Amino acid sequence: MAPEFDLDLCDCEVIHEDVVNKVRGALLPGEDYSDLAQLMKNFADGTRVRILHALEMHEMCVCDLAALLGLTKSAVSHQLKNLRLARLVKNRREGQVVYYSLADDHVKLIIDMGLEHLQEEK
Amino acid sequence: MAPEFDLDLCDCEVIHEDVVNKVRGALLPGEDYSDLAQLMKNFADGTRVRILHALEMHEMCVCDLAALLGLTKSAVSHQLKNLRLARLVKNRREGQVVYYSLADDHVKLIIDMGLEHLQEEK
DNA sequence: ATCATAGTTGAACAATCGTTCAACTATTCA
DNA sequence: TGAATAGTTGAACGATTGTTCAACTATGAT
Repeated sequence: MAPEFDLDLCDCEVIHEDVVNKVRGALLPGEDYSDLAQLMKNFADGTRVRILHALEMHEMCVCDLAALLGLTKSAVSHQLKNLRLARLVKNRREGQVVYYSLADDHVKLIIDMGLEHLQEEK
Repeated sequence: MAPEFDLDLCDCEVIHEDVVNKVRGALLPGEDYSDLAQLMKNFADGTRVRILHALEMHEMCVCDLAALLGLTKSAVSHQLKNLRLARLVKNRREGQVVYYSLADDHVKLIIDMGLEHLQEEK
């Protein structure tokens, strides 16, 4: 039986065929990793993490966030749109004011896990 | 007392001053958010997440990963360098072969948290 | 209706990033 | 010593991305 690997691109031989076969069977569909990476991009920007960490403490409107973080309304709004599309934040309108808050507690858990990892580096 | 906000950039008034002041006092130093974002960038790319998820199952060398994921040795090596600098993976050399494995279990926890979030979207 | 303010949006620009390519180092074997 | 293979590295290219700017919508007040 022919090997199932993409040897076209890989300019080397498989060294541990048993391990590779085993792992290959346990990998998720490629689309899952794209989705995961797309989700994680939301935590991969200083502005967005600040917004998320701020919303962890209290719901806020766009103006509050802009003033708090020293950004323009536009910049905040653009980032909130990304976060909303990833279902990381939700919003409710009250007159002219749109209040944003975290959509669920995965946000806090992921951020805390990251901060923990950073603190372990003496 | 003058307001402590960066009103230069923000083209609006603070709407909820009490909330903003409270949150402002609880925010981390700006550098912490940069570091966190820098760390999270490692999970924000399809190739790197596939590498990390594969290493979750078994340690592997560069050739194994390249063959498994259909990438060149160079591409894998570049990404492993990023992951190593972020202390997400560690390596050990055995002759010509360099074996990579996860540095700690934060990687698995963060990835699982992300996958959980994605599955909640029916 | 008119105005002021909160918020959104699309285009554009600069900066960042992933891959490729070619050249390089390191280790083993003959 | 010299060939073969595993792995690393820096430059360069194309693609992605965050912010700005200007124009826009939405709501409330006069």
